[in-house]
Amino acid sequence: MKIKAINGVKDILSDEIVYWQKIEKTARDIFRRFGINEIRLPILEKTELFARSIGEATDIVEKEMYTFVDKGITMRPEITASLLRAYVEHGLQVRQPIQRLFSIGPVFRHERPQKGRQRQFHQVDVEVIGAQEPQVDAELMAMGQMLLNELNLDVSLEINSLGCPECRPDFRKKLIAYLHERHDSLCDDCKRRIEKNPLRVLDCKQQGCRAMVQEAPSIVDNLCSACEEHFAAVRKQLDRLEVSYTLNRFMVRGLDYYNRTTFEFLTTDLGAQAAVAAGGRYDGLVEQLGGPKNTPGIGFAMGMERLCLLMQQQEGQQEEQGGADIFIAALGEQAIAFAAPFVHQLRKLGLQAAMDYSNRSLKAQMKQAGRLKAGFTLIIGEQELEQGRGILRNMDTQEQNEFSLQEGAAMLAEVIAPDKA
RNA sequence: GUGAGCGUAGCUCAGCUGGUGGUAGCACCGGGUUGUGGCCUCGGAGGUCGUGGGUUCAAGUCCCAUCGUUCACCCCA
Repeated sequence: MKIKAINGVKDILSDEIVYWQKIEKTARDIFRRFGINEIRLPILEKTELFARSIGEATDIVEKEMYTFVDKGITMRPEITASLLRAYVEHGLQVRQPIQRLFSIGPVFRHERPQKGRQRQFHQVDVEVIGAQEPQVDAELMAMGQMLLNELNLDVSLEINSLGCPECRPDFRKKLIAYLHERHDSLCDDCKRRIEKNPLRVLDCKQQGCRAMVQEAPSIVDNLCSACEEHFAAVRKQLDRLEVSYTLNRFMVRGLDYYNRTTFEFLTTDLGAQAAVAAGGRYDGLVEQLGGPKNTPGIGFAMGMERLCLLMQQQEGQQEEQGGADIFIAALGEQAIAFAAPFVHQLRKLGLQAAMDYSNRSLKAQMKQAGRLKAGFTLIIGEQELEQGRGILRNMDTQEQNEFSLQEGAAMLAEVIAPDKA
C-alpha cells in the first residue's frame, strides 16, 4: 500500500512553482511600494485566540479547525488573528502608531475539498493596524487591485459596509423581523440562518431566497451616521484613485470581527469559488485581543491556490522555468573526473551548470541537456581531454566551436554568459 | 456533515449488449547516427484494471460494500 498525501492537501511540483514565485515576487514588490513590512508568524496558536477573534459560533471555529484538544493548540485557520496577537504581544504600536504588515503562509481548515478549496491552503495576508481613515480602506483596495492587475488577472471588486456595534444590532432586528414574515418562502438553510446568522441569508444562492432578499432591508441603508459617512468617504476615495467597484448590498462575512467596510475581489472562472481575495475593517478586534483601546484595523487575504488556478486559466498565461546555462557532457571516466571540478567552478562563478556522472552515451547526455534547456553544451570526450579542447555547442543555433580547456571556467563563463560572470 | 460523478501504466485516456488489458498518446530507456538534443523512425520497460465480497462457465465491464478522488451544497481565500 503506497502512502499518499492526505485528503485536501497538495504537493506543489516544480513546474507549478513558477506561479507561486511570481505571486510572491509581485506581492513583495507591491508591498514595498506601499511600505508594508513582512512579519513571520507561527502556524500553531492557542485555540482561544481563534475562538475569541473569529467568533465561537462561526463555522470555522465550530467545526473546521485542526485542534490538538489535549494541548489547547490549533493550526491557524487564518492569519489575521495571529498577526494581531503578535502586534499586541510586542506592543508594536509604540514603535510606529500605524503598523502596515504582511505575512505569507499556510492556513488550515477542515472543509470538504473542491475546486479552489483545500484543507491546507496558502494566503497572502495584509493588515494595516492603527488607522481609521476611510482613505486607508480605499488605499488597501487600490493596492489589491494593483497587485491582481500586475498578475494579469481579470477580477472585479465588490464592496459593502457591515455597520458597527452602534447600528448593526438595530439592522439585525429589522432584518430578522422581515425574514420571519417570509419564513415560509425561505430555503431550509436560510430558515436555520434566521437566528444564527441572519445576514447570511442575504448572500444565499437559492433562487427563491435571492428574489426575496431584493426587497429586504439592506445594511447600507441602515448605517449610523458615522458609518455612513465613513462608507461614503471610502467610495469617494475609490473614485479618486480610479478603482472601479460595484456595491454589493448583500455581501456579508463569515468571521465575526468584521465591521464597516468589507470587500471581495471576485472571478467567475473558478466555479463555486468566486473570491480570490477578501477582507475588511475590524475596528475593535485589537482591543478585544488585549491590545490598546480603540485601535482600528483593516486587512485582507488572498488565496494563493486560487490565484495560481486563475493564472493558469486566464489567457493561458504560462510561466517558463529558466534553463541551465551550460551542460557538460563528459564521455569516459577521465573526462567525468575532469568535468566535475569544472562544473563546480562554473557554479561558484554564478552559473547554472549541470553534468551527468553515469557515463551515458553522448546522445543520452545531449538529450538531457535539451531537457534542462541548457543554452550551451560543452562536450569533453577522451580525445578532447587529451588535446585539452572541448567542443562548445550553442544549443539554439547548433553552432559548435572548440574551447581550450586550459582557459578555465572563468573564461568559459565569460563566453557563454557574460552578464552573469 | 449532505448529494452526485469518477477510480484501467508516472500522466491523459480507449475498452460497445460481460468473452485473453491497449502497436493508444505524452513522458521514460535504448537503437537508427562506431561521439551530437529538439523533428522523424524502430524497439524496450512499465499494470495484482483502487480494495474486498457477490452473480456467472467467464467480470475492467453487472451487483454490494469499502477506501480514495472530483465537483457541488454548507462555509469560505
